Amino acid sequence: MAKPGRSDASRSPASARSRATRQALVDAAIESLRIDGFAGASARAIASRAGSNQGLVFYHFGSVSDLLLAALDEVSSRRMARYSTAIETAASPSELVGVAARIFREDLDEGYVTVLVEMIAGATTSPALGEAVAARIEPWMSFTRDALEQTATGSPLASVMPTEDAAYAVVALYLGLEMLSHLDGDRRRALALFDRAGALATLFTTGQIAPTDA
Amino acid sequence: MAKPGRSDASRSPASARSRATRQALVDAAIESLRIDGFAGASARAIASRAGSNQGLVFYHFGSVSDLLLAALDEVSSRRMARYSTAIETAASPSELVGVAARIFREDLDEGYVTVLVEMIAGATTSPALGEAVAARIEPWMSFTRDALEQTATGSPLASVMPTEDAAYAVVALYLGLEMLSHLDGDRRRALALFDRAGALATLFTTGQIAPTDA
Amino acid sequence: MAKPGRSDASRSPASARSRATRQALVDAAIESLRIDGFAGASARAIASRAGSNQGLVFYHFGSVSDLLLAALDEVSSRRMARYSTAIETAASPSELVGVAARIFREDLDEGYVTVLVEMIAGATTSPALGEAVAARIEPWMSFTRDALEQTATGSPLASVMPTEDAAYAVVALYLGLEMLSHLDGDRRRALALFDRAGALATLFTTGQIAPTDA
Amino acid sequence: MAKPGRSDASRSPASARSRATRQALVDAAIESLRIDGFAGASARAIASRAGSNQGLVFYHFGSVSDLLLAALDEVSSRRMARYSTAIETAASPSELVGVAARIFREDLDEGYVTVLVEMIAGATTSPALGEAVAARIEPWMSFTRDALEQTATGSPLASVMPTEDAAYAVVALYLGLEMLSHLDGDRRRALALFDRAGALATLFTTGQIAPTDA
DNA sequence: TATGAATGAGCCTTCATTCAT
DNA sequence: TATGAATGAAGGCTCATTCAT
Repeated sequence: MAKPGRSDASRSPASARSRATRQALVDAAIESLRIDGFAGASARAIASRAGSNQGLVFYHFGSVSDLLLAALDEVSSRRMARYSTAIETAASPSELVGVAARIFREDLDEGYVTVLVEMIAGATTSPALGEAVAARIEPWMSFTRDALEQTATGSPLASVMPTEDAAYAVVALYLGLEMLSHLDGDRRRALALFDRAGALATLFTTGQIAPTDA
Repeated sequence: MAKPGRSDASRSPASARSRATRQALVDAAIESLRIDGFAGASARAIASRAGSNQGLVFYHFGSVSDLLLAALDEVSSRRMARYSTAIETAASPSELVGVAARIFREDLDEGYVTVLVEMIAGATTSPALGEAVAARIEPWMSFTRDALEQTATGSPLASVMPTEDAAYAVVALYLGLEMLSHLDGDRRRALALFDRAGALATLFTTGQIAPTDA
Repeated sequence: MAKPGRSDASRSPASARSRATRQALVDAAIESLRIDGFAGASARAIASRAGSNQGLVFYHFGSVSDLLLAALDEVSSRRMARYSTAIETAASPSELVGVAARIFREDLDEGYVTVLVEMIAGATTSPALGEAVAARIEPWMSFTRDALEQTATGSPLASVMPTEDAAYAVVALYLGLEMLSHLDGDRRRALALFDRAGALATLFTTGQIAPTDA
Repeated sequence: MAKPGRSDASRSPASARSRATRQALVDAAIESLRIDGFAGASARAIASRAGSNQGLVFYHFGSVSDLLLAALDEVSSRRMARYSTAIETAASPSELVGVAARIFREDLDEGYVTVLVEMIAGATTSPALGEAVAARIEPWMSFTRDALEQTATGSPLASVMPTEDAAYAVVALYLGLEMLSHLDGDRRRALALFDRAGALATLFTTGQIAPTDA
């Protein structure tokens, strides 16, 4: 077996090539999920896309599922880093929505959320995979809750909709919007929503609107 | 060849057995999508679940994809009928949310939305399938828009968020909530959201909340 | 079972429709052999081409093989009639070659020999079919021998090459030319050969050539 | 993917086993074509005959068609080598006929031409296969033309029948004789023809016969 | 007579995975 | 580490044939 796992720290140059292979496979897995979907992300397809041997999938990751989970990890860490820095500048809810809109556009362009969606939907195939995927979604829920808390504290909405629940809704909406956009190949409708949400956020924070008046 | 098609739905004694087989396959396809997901909904698996010969999948539907689309159609028509009657009684937004909550619970119980989600995610595999699925999602968008229009007319929110956009968001949210609930096997978080939404709807319609006051 | 076989002679009008179906299937079988080859001449393909039900293949002919043999019979009788009248006018060997050239062109155009070739090659699949096909080729051998005898009697060649053997060669050549023409989609090379053969026949009969002189 | 191809034929110890498998499959394909014909040469049948896994057909050759073409290549190269050396000794037309007779007997015994015939007839199934087969027949045409040219130069026949055309006829005759012999399981009639042809060739070259005298 | 539904075996091909090198 | 060969199961789909109506 001698699965590499966390590589021997001693001679790193020896594992330089190994790391490159791993990375190539992970990248190829992301591409496969994005383009061919979960059902099309076979060891053959991924290895071929990575330009490497099919056996390496199993040497490095043990199984196709584990490679796909590694791909999910990669996407998560890439986007988590990006989101974190992007959000730092957002002080108000409306700014937060603006940031979210920009990030969502990136996600659509790069297909990051597609990977998530495919993995979540594909996880129906096996309970074990389901658990593993669920564990990888949780950090996003926490992140979203924190982001909401950070900007929405003191808002009247917070009293009616706890950030815990709001985060759940936001993540769900994010996933759903990706699905719909991806399905009809038209991102405008989803992006337009962010504009509307931005307007709404402004209204609520500035109190410019008094619903009863209307 | 000689695909039977779905001709003369009313009386055609000759095809009584045929209709039973078709229905069994469609039902089994729904079950397969629900339980095993798109990647697990193979002709073999479906036929075995239906207790019928695998070749009948192709005799009656021509291809696995077409059977899965028929399953999607079945789910759509079943739910559309249910939704339509359920919504008739909903006059106010908060009532609408209440109806939605009840229906969503049913959808989760019966796995109807899972079928949708699996088909949407699975459609990534082939563009042709994608188009077919997209065409079957559209009616839901229209239905949702109509429902929103029917109850939200005159609401101040309508001026900021056109029903067209709101419907897109609602459908996306619905799909996303199903994904998350299904993933972690816990529907409470999603159902709790509907309670929150109900409270929010009440607030906005009655004007009991003045954001600036908080 | 109630296989029709040789139809009941009593009420012929009752079997008018039946005969039409049989004929349509036979014609479709010929087309299938011609266009899709033996391996592509399935019950489904033939019935679909005939616009009739797949089960009728078995009702009328018992098996696909038997339908194909019926197709071979049809081709044989059609061509035998044609050949017989065509040959009547041929008195000399060179005229015979001329007639053969004309007929060969027809055969290529209509694909008659393709049917023969496909059946002979396809008969490798089963010994039983092989025998049946062989029995249907024999008449052609006799016909060819008779034709050669009729025109070549007294020829010096006849002393060196008995018509029995010559007929075998002629039939073989005919089949081989069809195969090659069909394969490269170019009939000119085969047709050119008949011209050469005509010239040769003239030479031999008129004695215009004295090999030793050359 | 990773099709092995037929790279480095000389020394590649790594693929010793691979070459053995490939060869076993090719040999089995030849046998299948010979015994069961094109329609019976399925991946299953071939692999079973070779004693290897069915998947290896696709691993090594990509498709059944490509394996069958490889079988055709194998037969071609084997026979081309044999023919070439056999023909070297043939100086006169009658000697050439003698050589051809010996070789034809071998071909019948070993079933080599059956493979050709089955592939040509089977190629009707798909145009792509047809082209590939046609390309593999062409060398035989050239070879035959060269052989005729080599021995028949200066013959009076050459003036009436160019070697190009004669070669076409000879190949066609060869294929046709194989078909007929194979069909009725009797090679004597075909072999007898070669005797007749030998006698004819002698007559023409020695001028012992004067057609007009008869 | 004819239809259409059903059956079970077989088709080609790809799957995840293992193993020897 | 990596390669390529091998395995056995499963994939979608078509086959010849039978049967009930």
